[in-house]
Amino acid sequence: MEDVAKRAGVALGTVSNVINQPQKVSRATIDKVQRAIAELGFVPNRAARALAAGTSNTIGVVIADLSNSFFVDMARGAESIAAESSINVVLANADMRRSKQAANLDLFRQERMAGILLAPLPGADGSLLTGRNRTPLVFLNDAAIEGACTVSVDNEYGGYLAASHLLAIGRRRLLFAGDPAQAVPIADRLRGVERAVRETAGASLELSPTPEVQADDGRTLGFAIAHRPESERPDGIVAAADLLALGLVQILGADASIRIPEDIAITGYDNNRAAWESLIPITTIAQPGEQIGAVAMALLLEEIRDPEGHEHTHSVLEPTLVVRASTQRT
Amino acid sequence: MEDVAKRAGVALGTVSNVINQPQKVSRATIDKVQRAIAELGFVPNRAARALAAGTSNTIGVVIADLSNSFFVDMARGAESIAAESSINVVLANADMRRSKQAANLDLFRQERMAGILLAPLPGADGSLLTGRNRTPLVFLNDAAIEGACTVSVDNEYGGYLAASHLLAIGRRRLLFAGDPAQAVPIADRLRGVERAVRETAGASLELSPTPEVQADDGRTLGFAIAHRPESERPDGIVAAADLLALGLVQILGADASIRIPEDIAITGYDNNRAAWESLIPITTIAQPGEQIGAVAMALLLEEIRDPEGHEHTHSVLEPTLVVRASTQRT
DNA sequence: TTGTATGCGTTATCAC
DNA sequence: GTGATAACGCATACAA
Repeated sequence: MEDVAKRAGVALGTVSNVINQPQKVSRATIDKVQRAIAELGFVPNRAARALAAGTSNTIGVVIADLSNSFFVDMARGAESIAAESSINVVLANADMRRSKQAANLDLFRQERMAGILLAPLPGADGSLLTGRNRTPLVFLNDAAIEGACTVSVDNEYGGYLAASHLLAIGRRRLLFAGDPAQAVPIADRLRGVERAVRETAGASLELSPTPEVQADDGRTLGFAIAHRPESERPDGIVAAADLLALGLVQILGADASIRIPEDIAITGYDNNRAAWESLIPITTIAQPGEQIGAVAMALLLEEIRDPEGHEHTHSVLEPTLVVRASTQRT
Repeated sequence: MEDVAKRAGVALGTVSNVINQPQKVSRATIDKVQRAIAELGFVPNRAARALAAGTSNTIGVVIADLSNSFFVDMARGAESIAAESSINVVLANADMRRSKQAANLDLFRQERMAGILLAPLPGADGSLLTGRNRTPLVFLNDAAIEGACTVSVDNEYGGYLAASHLLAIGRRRLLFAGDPAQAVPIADRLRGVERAVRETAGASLELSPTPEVQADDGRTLGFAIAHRPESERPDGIVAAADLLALGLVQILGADASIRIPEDIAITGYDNNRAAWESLIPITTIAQPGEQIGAVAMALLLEEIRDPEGHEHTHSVLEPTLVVRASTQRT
């Protein structure tokens, strides 16, 4: 920067002003300085800036698993809000490993990021808000944390939405596919399903735990259901995840004696690609991934701007129902 | 850090040594200092370190599109190599936008990253190696760049692999699904297919350009093929991408007069989830995503360690064939 | 509006 | 092995 100043024939502080507060500098000087910057191929040093200013203007996002497009959506939503304030966003992938999650948090704190967004691994707690370094931090997709803002989705309501849809199209013998003991969100979804069933006279619910929520588990369950006598089959299935639903649809849809959705209607969860790329597109519950990121970034920016007056908020967003051919003939 | 020094009753420089070169400090002092660090909850300031040392020890990865798991694989491979040298990795998503790609590159250069890995948008050229700031940069998944290391995959060979496999199982009337004019990698794959066909007596090749390479395009083409008289159908199809193959399999597999793979064998490309979650799992060409990232990171580290002696390398990796039910009955 | 001086937290180079 | 001290490149008063 000193070279630029010399080259432009101005003082060092003036160059700094041209970059950060152009309105306080005359047109002519701005031009001179910018020409010098271009000629010298000058690249400002953010490390120095962060040091001098005490804080950087970039925000770090730590993601539990980048292979999961749900998290990528959150990152995108966060970026779009940050961009409005011309704040930069960098990502770090914990890759489902607790140690990497901790390392990435450390890294961002050491870099003196303006703030951190964390989509944590399952089982996160307040201990992640550790140490004397109080970099503002907002949790994504996790509700049970005190001492920080959180943004999450209402899984109970999602389950309720799915079941209500099936009930609304006349289904009464529902089946929930997925193991509530496997993950908290699945248990929440089941609770929502149960609530919807309770509210409807004559409706029943069967629980079919599956080892995982992959397509293979869906296929296995699909075969089991197809082999039942027709009278004992459910007429509506809420799958805890889209892949599970995909497996079910693949098997049940291929069975000559079963029509989807007339005989069995099926809903998934997550609005994965798998849901709409299926031969029979699958009705699903869409999680507002981008919205989570956007809301979280908004909260974070608020906290950054007013660290004292800031009050921690626990924001819970609602998922939405996306109706497709697996429940409704178009 | 000054506080830590005072608290531990040592000089500031000693604290720095404890952190960076423990071997130059006595056991007793190390213990004292580390206790002070813990008690004060001290978090080192990387901005200051980068400023003083002139370079950071983190590497930035700019990714064209994080929604594409291929790129995520590259990032994972890069991280695994970097971790061996305890070098940090942060990501930035260009989200398919040229402006964001440029902004992210700027950001990393301004942060004085030790190096940059770039998985560029289509149409990248040497202009991305701009300016006076020579942060080492390696291109991922792009071969046609001078003045930097590149790591890419041999798409021609991938096409050759796919077609050779079909020819090896006795297919002679091949069809290539995908538009070579849409993207360079697709054109490369087609070239490989053509080469394999040329090498085999009695083999013919038909080209069916599709608007995109999505599942929908595959379904459309699938219907068209199903409607042909049986004698005019291909007996082997090389799809330019897995989703395209998925759509083809969905339609052709559902046609009562067509058996997969007996009548028509189908290969995809990329080894997407879609390929193995299909009802009929799809034979595909797997791109070595993690390997690309790993090789690129290794090249980058080499360039960082010896900027002078470094010679730019253009590394071309080979994809592999993954045989599944869409070409071979198990 | 422009120029000058000080400090940000570390590293690195010296003496001790 | 340890302790002072000068950069590092920039922001930010403050003075001109």
